[in-house]
Amino acid sequence: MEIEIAAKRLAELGHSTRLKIFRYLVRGGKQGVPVGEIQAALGVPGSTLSHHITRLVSVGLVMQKRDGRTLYCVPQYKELDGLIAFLKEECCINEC
Amino acid sequence: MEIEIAAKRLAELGHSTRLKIFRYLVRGGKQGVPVGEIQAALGVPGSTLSHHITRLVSVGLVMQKRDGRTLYCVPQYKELDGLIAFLKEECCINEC
DNA sequence: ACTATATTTCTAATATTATGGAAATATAAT
DNA sequence: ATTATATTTCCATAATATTAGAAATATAGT
Repeated sequence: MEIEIAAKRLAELGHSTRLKIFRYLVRGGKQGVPVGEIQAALGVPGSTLSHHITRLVSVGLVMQKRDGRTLYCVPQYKELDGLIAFLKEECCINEC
Repeated sequence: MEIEIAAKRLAELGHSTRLKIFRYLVRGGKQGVPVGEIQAALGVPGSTLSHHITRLVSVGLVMQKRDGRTLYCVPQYKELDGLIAFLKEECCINEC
């Protein structure tokens, strides 16, 4: 992974609310979680939540798919795995 | 690792210049790298570099030790390893 | 004491991000 | 058509981060 992309993804995960959102999605499994469920679980106002989800989507860590009125957020495991691999390969030489 | 601490560390790594600094330090090994060497290698103005290093230090990813006029920056491998472990444990359930 | 080197702190300007209410959009149900 | 539900977009405000020149500090050498 390019360092610029890695930095962007790290930055998006580097916000407490977004990290909680992402963790909630991961725990929810690959079928995805409705925005409304995240909102209820984390207690974040809709517009704020939407903003954070948009940012996670913008760096490819989350995808969205609509089913009727409900928008499901799906965590992109592969992208996170790539990010972890980047950290290990680029930043753990010699020690980790 | 607490999620708030993880988020802070991710945020600090989530800046292209800081990620480059950290990577450079990791590659330099555990004896540490002088600030001036980082400056020469990355071409960042001193005050800007100092600011970014301070931030990495503030979240425990880097430590500094002085030897005469030279300040060595030492990457904290253990902290990064903990961060990677957090990502794997908290955010890779089910898939990664 | 003086000069040179290494690095930080101060300062101020600019840019980006975060927050949440209100209005808008999209879909579904009656 | 109307109403209800789900979510976003718009907007303004406040907060935080980035940048780098200039001045300050710390240490070493002469």
